[in-house]
Amino acid sequence: MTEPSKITSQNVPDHQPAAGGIAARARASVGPKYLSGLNPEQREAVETLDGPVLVLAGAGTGKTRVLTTRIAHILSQGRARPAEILSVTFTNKAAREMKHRLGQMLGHAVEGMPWLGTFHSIGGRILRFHAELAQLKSNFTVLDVDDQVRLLKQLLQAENIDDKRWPARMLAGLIDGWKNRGLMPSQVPSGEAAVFANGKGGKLYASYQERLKILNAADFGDLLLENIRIFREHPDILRQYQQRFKYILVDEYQDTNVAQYLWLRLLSQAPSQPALPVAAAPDAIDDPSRDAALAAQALAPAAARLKNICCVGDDDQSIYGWRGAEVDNILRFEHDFPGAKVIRLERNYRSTGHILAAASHLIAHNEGRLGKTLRTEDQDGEKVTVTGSWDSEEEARGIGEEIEQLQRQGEKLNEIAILVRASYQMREFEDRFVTLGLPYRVIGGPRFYERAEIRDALAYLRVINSPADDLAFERIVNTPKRGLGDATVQMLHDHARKRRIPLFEAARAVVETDELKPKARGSLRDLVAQFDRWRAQREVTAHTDLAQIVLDESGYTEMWQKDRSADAAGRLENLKELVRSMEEFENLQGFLEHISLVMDREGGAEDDAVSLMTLHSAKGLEFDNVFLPGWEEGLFPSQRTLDEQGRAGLEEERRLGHVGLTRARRRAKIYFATNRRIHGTWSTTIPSRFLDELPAANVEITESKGGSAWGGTGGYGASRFDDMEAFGSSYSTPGWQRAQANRNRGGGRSGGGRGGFEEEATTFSTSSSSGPDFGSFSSRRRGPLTIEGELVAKSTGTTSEFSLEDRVFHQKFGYGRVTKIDGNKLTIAFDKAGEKKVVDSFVQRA
DNA sequence: TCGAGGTCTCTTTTT
DNA sequence: GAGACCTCGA
Repeated sequence: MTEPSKITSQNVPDHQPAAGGIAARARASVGPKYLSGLNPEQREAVETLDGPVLVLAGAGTGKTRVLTTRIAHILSQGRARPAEILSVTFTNKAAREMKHRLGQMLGHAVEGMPWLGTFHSIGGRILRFHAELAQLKSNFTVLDVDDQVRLLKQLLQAENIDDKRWPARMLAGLIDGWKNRGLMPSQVPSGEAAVFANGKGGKLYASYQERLKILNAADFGDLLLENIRIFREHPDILRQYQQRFKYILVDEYQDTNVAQYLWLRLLSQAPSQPALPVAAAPDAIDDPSRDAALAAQALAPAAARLKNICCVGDDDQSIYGWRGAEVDNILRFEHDFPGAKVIRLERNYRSTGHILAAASHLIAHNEGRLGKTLRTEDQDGEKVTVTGSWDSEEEARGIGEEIEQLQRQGEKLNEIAILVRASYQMREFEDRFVTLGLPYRVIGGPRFYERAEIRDALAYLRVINSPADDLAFERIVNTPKRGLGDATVQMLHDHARKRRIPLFEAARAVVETDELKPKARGSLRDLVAQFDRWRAQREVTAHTDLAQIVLDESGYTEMWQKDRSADAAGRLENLKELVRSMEEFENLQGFLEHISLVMDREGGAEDDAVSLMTLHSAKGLEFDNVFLPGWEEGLFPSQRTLDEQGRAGLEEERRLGHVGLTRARRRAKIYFATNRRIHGTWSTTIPSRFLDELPAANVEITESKGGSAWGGTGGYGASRFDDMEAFGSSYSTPGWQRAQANRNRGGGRSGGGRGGFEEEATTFSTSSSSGPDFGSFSSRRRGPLTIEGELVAKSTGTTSEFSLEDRVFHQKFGYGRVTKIDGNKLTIAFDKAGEKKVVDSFVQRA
């Protein structure tokens, strides 16, 4: 961690050449080694060092390379020292990648890039230096969503608000949204504040902020919002940072929200400016639009001198609108930063011709774009494939087989990725891969520190570090069980509130009284004594040892050792990993500061394994082979996005598809299933409209390879596409056309009022009572099954046609005997393959 | 106070 | 189908 004093220290290097001097230009024209290999646009983006620059970098055009080379260029030209460059990314992954590449380019110089990180980690860092200006101590805790929700729940209870009707999670979302837009409680438009709990929303936001201060805690949004407040209220501090950061680089600019925009905007003004007039924000803004919000934020006039800010982004890859990102920020860059130079990178170095054409064609359906035309000099390669499957299980099976085939052809599993829209899609693949023995890793997923055992362990450490952290104390006061239940905690709360002290101090006081039953009193006293001891030990014990001691002495480790459940061993392993990971930090404080912001799960990258992740977390990655399952209406594009965001949501979904396709270097394989299990029940789905938007010339329809389980040659997949030779602007099977017709008629039928497709997926879903009997179903098995609802029902509620002990045959597992029936799911003891659970439609009577 | 067992809801994406 | 939440009996 850099010391606070370093912020103002300005040890300017003594060899700083004049900006743009002849010598510098001469050097540049010959070009240092790191510039070689850049194309002209990239080179321009690297070498245009003065003034605002917007680099519109399409997928695979060398965005990260430009950013890192630009930093290298600034450093080697002596324009700034490493600590004078502010370089922000959105994800830790991106920050790490940049550090890594810089390290390769520059050797040891990365050590000194203290201001390369995510918006939140840098905001958090700045906030720690000035914590007292936000009524916090520098060891404040960063709350995650879980803590946030628990805290809000308490507030709702205190206000006697029914948290069934007004869920804490919803309020958390609202507050987060306000913070993303840079709004303090007093600035929330009154109309918006009123939507929650009959007008209490604004008040709750205010009291939530108050509680945070008392708890010595900040949430993610605060990390930037408090920065902005401090910058506004203390122009001298702002000026320090403006002076310090000679160059600002922003990655993924299209994903910035209003708060991030304001933050950047403040920092990017030239330091010589006299202190900005700090306009008092009005108490309420009635128009929630961006312009009004920004106007009320009293931005410096557009003519303010701006310094060297370089934003890199791609409007076609803006996929975080739901999180408050404003594509508008990038669309308006030239307006916001007058005199900005805009450089387009359109030469794609990643994908083959067909893939790029498919992606470009798809994204061309969006209206709000700056417009770029990606081109490649690569060969056309293989066409993008579209494969229909009967259901999501067949889809997983088919993909599994294709992967095995690729593996046989010598493809590395590391070069294979499956990108899903929603994380619940992953399970089916995991199940399949476990069956196949195919190594895979899930990227993203629940973060390491979000696991219960990690959060528990952290809670112990948080209480040691920050005794006012009531949320942490509450979490572990009865974990492991100490006989301190709700009643005791409630009592502590009353005490704490009355005397305005933290829960921990309340506990200390209460054990001196006889308000508690002897048993509870005894264990609470022990707990308080333990924490006192651990805090004392902290001074003399290494933090990793301390953590181990705490886990052991508290009985937490023992709790899991005694646990007989299957995942207990894994949890103990995670705890060990946690202690190990602490070694990277100097002390407990430093560890806790970073854990919530910087720690994400890595590991296993050396092993050859298939990557499984959401489309969102795939951004910035690339693979030779990309599988894109689940291209169905409702799932992708997501119904919820459509409902909530309408047309803008649809465009964002389309961008997500564009992101997915452009991850692929050589093969992109799209899938859709006709039936998908959602919440445990089967629903019928129709293919995604995005499939229609792919250019016929670059796409090939293939047959599902997993369809063999249907018996008969060719299986279902072949028949599905029998009539599809002419793949054009629409499919030609009767079912597809019917679906299209259904989609198009009845606009305005639903409350959403946007087109008629909103209810499509549910319209087709089959209730258990209307399911066909399997006799008629199997008789149709070879016919051209369509996607009409009445033909495809296969719901869990249907009683199976099989009986216990029936002898059955399964295409893949061979012969077996039914041992258990649960709806349409059979447990079958196969003669060769052992016991498996299968859906009854996949087996036949032997 | 605790655990078992039942009911209910919810499922997008993440710093 | 899982996980959160609630109720009830010990």
